[in-house]
Amino acid sequence: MHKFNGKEYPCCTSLTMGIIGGKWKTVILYHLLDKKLRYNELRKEMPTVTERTLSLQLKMLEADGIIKREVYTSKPPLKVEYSLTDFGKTLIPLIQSIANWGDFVVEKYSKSKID
Amino acid sequence: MHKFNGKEYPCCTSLTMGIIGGKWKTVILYHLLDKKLRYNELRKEMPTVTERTLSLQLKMLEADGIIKREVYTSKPPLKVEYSLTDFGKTLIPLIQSIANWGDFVVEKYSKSKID
DNA sequence: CAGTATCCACATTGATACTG
DNA sequence: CAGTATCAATGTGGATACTG
Repeated sequence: MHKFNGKEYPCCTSLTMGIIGGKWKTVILYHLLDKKLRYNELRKEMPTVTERTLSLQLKMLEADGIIKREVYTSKPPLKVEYSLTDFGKTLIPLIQSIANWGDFVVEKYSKSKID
Repeated sequence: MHKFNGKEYPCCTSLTMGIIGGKWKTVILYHLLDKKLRYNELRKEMPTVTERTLSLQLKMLEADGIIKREVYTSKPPLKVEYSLTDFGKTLIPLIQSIANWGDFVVEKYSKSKID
């Protein structure tokens, strides 16, 4: 049984999935792999996520120390940028592997199926 | 937008997570990496999962073609073994990377924290 | 042994409107 | 611009008892 940020996981794989699992977290991280992005830039990259959900997911990733939130202005309109922390950067190869396997499946299926 | 087994995913990472995401699927796959296991053997490896949930997760993995279910007896007591399909085996490096990153975090934290 | 059936609790995500 | 508030729907997982 492993512990991280107050949560307990029965397996080393559950720990990883507890941090990057869920419907949106890997998508966010995928877009932050090599660049900082603002909140609305992320929204444009992920047209089907709602504001509320994106906001919640960003907070969870921030709470786990995977991404950092930098604020550049004190009054509206605000400028906020999200990027990987050093700890978050240790996930880069994993996120890429996840993306690659997804691509591999898409490839495989686009070849074997018409639809 | 990618499609797999009737589900749509907005990103290649979501596709992967759609297949191996959730609380238990990676744990199941982790235990099936290098061997076949029976239903009750899996339960012993995962003491905190309920019968119903394990059963549902196994069905989903089977439906996605990741694992196969082999039945060896026709009458109770049944003997059923679960193992990776050839398609499922393409996930082996990914599952190992997920486990490794989890281990890395456990290591990191056991060194920096007392509890 | 290997599950299913039933019922339920909680977590996650969404839609929409609104704010500093 | 970068969110939050509110309400609701859906999904995911759990407890327990039962079955072929």
